[in-house]
Amino acid sequence: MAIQNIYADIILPVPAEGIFTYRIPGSIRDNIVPGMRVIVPFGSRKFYTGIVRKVHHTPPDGFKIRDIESVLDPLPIVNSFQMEFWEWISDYYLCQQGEVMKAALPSGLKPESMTRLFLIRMPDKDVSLSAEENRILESLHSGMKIKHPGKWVNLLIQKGLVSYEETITEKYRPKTERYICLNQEFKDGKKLEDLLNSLKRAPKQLDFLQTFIRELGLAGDKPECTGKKTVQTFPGFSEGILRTLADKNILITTKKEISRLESGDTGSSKPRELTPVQQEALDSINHAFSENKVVLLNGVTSSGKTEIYFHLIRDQIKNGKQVLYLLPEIVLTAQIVKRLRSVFGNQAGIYHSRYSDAERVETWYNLVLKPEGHSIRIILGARSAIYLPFTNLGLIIIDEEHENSYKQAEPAPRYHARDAAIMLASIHKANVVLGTATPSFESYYNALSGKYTLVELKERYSKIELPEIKVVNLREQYRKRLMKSHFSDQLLGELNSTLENKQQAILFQNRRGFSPYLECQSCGWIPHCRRCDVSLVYHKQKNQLVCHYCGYSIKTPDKCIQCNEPDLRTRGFGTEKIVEELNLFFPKASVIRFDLDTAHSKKQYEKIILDFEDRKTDILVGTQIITKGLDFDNVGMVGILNADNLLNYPDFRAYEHSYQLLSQVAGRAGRKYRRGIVIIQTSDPENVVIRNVIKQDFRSFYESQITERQIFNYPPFNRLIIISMRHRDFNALSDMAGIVAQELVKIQGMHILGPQQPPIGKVKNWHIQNILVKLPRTGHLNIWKQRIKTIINHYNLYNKFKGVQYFLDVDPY
DNA sequence: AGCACGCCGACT
DNA sequence: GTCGGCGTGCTC
Repeated sequence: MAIQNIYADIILPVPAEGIFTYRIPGSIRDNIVPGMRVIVPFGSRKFYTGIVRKVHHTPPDGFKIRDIESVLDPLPIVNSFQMEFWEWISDYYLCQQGEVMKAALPSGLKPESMTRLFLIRMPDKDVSLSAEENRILESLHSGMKIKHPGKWVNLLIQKGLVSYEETITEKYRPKTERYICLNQEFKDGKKLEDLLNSLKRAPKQLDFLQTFIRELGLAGDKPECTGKKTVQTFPGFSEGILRTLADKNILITTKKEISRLESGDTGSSKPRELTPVQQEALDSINHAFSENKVVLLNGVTSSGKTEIYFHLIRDQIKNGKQVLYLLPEIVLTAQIVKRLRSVFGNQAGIYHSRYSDAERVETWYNLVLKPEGHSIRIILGARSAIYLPFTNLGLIIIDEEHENSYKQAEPAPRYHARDAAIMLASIHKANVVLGTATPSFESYYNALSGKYTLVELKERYSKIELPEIKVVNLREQYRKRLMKSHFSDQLLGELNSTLENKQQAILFQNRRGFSPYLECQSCGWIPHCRRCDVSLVYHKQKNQLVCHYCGYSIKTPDKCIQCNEPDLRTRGFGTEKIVEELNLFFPKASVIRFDLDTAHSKKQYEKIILDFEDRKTDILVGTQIITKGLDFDNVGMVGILNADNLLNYPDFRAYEHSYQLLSQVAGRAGRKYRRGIVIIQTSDPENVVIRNVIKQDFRSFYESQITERQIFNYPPFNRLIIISMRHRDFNALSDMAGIVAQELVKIQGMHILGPQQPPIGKVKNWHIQNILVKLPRTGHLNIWKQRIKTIINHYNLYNKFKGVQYFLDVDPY
């Protein structure tokens, strides 16, 4: 019988369209099943890791077929739930499966080939080479590494002087530790005695060996072993003695693979008892689960949502299920992981982008292999944790579900982790809890319409009072000349008495740096970035003007570049300026700035928090970063320096976001001991957002806004897609954007806004035009999406529009 | 993405 | 004249 060729469809981690078919060579054909990783050649030179999607016998047609180079795994590392999930993401968010794969696998699991150049021979004397060629040969000769692509290298390869080799190495290496054991022979009492006698003339060795035996004991049938770290603590240890004893074959050293995943906590504590109110909420959640409904748990800050999660998790684990616990920010995981570990021990795993790649790989393998006794059952993670190889999910918790950092904007896949997680849950037939104090309109709408079940917690845990919120009218303050710089007299007064009471304060200003821009007082000139459509931000410490989009920076000029007058003034204010002024008003207080600039690394971040917890800091001046669920005991007041720039943000979600942000910030005030005070400075005190934040009335705020959303076809009533196009040539770009928009307008039922320049209309010399598409919620979403793509692709073929790049952002935030 | 090929401006 | 910048197309 003729041997039939077998083929495999492979997903490759490149943004190229489609899935690629390779032949499976005879030598490995019995070993390949979907979900395994393979190494394949792709393009002219490189090798990539691919995932086998399907194995079949259909010979492909129309292109030369290449062979799979090798198989990496004995078992699939991507399961069928994940395959289904990847497919959904690429369909829904309009991206390639390769892009999903790229996002899904930790990079340690997807090695790529590296080109290694080597010298074949030095050139003959009569051959003349360019200086560049000689330089390359010289470097290779002395063993230096050269990046491969480049015209000169190619010439040298043609001339036969240089050759290359594609090498691929697994990036992941298990961690090992030296282990030291007593040679088994000496378990026998007689032999041990002989040994000890024979060492009499080497007292140091004898001494150390006796310690070793005493510490580890000789009971039991396992070889007595321990890690090198332990041995080093024994008295009388030295490298020399250890080496001698090993050379004599008395002690045997081996390398042993050890886990990088933290463990240690056995998980002996129990979750805290629930209050009657919490218990009632838990019962409602369980009831909703029995009807397979998603639960929106709307609980005010400090109402004890986390405790409820813990009880839900415990129940799932009892039933042998896995739990995914999503948080919007990596920084939040540290606080919760401690509590999780104390209850669930090393059944709890962590997964987020700050976690090292090797640790991520080990978490992945742990879920695939489910090692006896150390199997992870709960994953606490940021959005990328949705991609882990779960086999048996029972529950997904999405905490702070309204947070916009759940949405990935760049690069593709531009997915929303909350929505994707709900899809993932339905693939696993798992339950979902969305937790928040200030729901997203989408989720709240679903809850009110009965698609989700709404469970509310209106009471703060242990009866801490909600803070008192006072509004300061900035306009009036300026008119009456009561403002000192950016501070009203009320704010300064409260700040003063807070400090006098030995309490701490948090001030919120949603802008980092010193001030947003400089302006010439004579001619009005404002320094702008040359390559981007933004003004340069003044950073005082560095004495630089910096573009926050492309990083372009210049030294702060001392004269206006346009009119030469030395009258440049700072406009607006950021956290840096606030801190400087507070130091003048309160010279004795310790003031710390808390934003991306000062808390860039995890360490810096933790130091700021710890210092504040330890009350080394009196006033914390921060951006959004302070809203992220931090709980402090001693915050007497919170001040919002200017709510206006939140409210005036040009976006249909501006009010929704303002409400969320303001009430989250307010929630930081007055925790344990007394009622806190919140001061909001605004020139629009009657604003509906402000009015409802004061009352802490989300429901009535939602109702004030929702009609407008409906009238103007915005979410939650419609779906949005942003078509973002970019090109170097502004005219070609706006022509194409205009034509595409005109075509889209013709489609029944679709609403089009634009094309328009986004707030930042040019980045790195690329002009940008966006078209906002509003689609009905009902009907076949994919048909609409395909029509949009067809139209753009059609015009993209026109010669003058060829260079226009575009991408689609589904459900933008 | 990464790489090759092919077309135009600014220089020894 | 050549060099190298970037726009364009292709990868099983």
